Amino acid sequence: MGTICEFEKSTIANELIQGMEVARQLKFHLSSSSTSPENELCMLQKILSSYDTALLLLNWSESSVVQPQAVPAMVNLPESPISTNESGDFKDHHRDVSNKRKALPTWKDQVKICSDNGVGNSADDGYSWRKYGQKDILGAKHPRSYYRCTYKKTRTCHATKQVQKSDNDPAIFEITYKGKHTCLKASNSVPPATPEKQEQKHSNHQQQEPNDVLINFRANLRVKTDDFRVIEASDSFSFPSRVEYNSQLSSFSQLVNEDLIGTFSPSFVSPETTGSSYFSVSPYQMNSFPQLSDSDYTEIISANTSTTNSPILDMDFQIDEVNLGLNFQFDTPGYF
DNA sequence: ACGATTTGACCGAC
DNA sequence: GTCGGTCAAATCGT
Repeated sequence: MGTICEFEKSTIANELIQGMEVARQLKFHLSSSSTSPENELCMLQKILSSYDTALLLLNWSESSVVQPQAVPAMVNLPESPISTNESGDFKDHHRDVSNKRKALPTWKDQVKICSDNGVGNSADDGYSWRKYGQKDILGAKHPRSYYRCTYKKTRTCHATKQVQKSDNDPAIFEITYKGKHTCLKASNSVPPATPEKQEQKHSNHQQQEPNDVLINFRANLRVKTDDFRVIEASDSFSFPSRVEYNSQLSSFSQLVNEDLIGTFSPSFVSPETTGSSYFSVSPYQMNSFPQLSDSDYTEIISANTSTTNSPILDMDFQIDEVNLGLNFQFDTPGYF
């Protein structure tokens, strides 16, 4: 507990440095007043993301060793059901269907889709989901979509999630995760040389190793100043995901959200739901969804699309960079 | 052909 | 009886 490996130290330092760098750029741009509000927001978002990621890493470092309760306000990651109303063992929840539903750990996310290039997959949680139902919910304006893990059968993974468009803000999707993924452990035990037929199809872009999930998540949080320059040129930038905590750690985010972002664009401030993590995706990406239906949006939310313009790619590269530099191994015991 | 999605039907909880 | 969640056949997409 409380131990931070060199990799994380480096990553945290990078995040803080990036935050400072972008802050400087923002200061310059503000003083020159030559940029659009979108660019200013973009920079603010980068600063936020850098600090959030750094804080997140600190948080994980403290909680990664056995005692999740030591950090009361951990981020509600898809694989971190800390807001569950149940505690402890999830292993037997698939035996009794009726009891299973009650026993499943449940936690919620709110995801804001405001993507630029139509591939706003920053909300991607790193898992592969298959839609198995959709229902109109009483009192709700939008239907609720039901997803289960693609590997429910092949790996007996009973993780499910429900995606529903928010009544208040059509750009926000409320995602309820139920059950913990067990497919990841199974995936480690499956020899890559003899993958199942189905898994072959997904192997390139869907199912991910546990480490990849973490990398993915961090990737979505990360901001690179190199990217930033490209972004300004191409105007096709996808904001990295932003995670807000309802803890003291979120003070920076809250400060910026309330004092800065709100002055630029009220729509950028999320209607926070207590206890929910909140992902935001670039508003620019919305341009490429001219006429999407509810189901289209929920599809975007649920799809695990590692397309070429995914920020994940940048992140993989960066992780590799760090990985090589520090000779870090993700399977180091105790890292997670 | 195969996997993913859609959608009406079914079932359990309340 | 109503509602939410899941199933499974039909359909769609690649």
